[in-house]
Amino acid sequence: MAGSDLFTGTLDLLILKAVTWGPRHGYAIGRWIRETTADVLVVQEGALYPALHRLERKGWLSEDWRESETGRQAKYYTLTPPGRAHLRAERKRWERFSGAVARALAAA
Amino acid sequence: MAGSDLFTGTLDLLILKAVTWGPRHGYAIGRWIRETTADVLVVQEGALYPALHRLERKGWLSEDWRESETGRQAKYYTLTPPGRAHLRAERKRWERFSGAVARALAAA
DNA sequence: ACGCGATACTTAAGTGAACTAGGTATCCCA
DNA sequence: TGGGATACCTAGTTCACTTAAGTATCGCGT
Repeated sequence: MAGSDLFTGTLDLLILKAVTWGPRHGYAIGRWIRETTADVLVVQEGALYPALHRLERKGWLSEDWRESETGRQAKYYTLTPPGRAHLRAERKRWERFSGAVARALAAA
Repeated sequence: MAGSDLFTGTLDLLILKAVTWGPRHGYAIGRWIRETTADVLVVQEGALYPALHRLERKGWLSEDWRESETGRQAKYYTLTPPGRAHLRAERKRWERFSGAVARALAAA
């Protein structure tokens, strides 16, 4: 992740979420994460692109080259059906986990 | 962490929190984490003990051998003043981070 | 009397995600 | 002309965590 970076394992979740409403290219995914979290989460390119390749290898994303909004070639990633199922599972995992941490921190 | 394990980097936070109200030995810290999170977070010993040594080396915990509740020798860890400051910072970091992830997941 | 599970701690070896830090290329704007 | 945004890539490193093994004591059930 980045800056004062954070908590390995959440990047996959964020990437899959970024792509739930339709294909996006890598650079736009990184921008989306930064923007929707108001700069709290800034993904380094050296983390982002390898993660995209990893998710593609696992069958959760599929790739194809298209023309971007700016008229350049860009590699678009689409969420596959297994990817969507995986997102649901990861999301549940995150909720269980963050809930547990919250309870621990709140403990008298 | 463990089981369906999770999210590297939160262990330090949980350990420091476990020790805010007074010294505890490693085994009890592990048990506290498991119990306060209702088995959601189960720390492997191979993660727990190295983490304790790490936190001690950084000056956030101090060690001393005492007799445990069961009458055995156990290494007790005490939160140092810098450790307390670090806990506050880590906690803030966690709250910023988990809040950001929550916003991203909630995004329309 | 014997073994098993809980208590209590240790560490070597391996995995893998993320960070660091470079690189390529195009486009627009000052 | 040069910098900043767009768009991608990867080799090398770091370091937390997992796996898996070990040591030792104690209480309990059978």
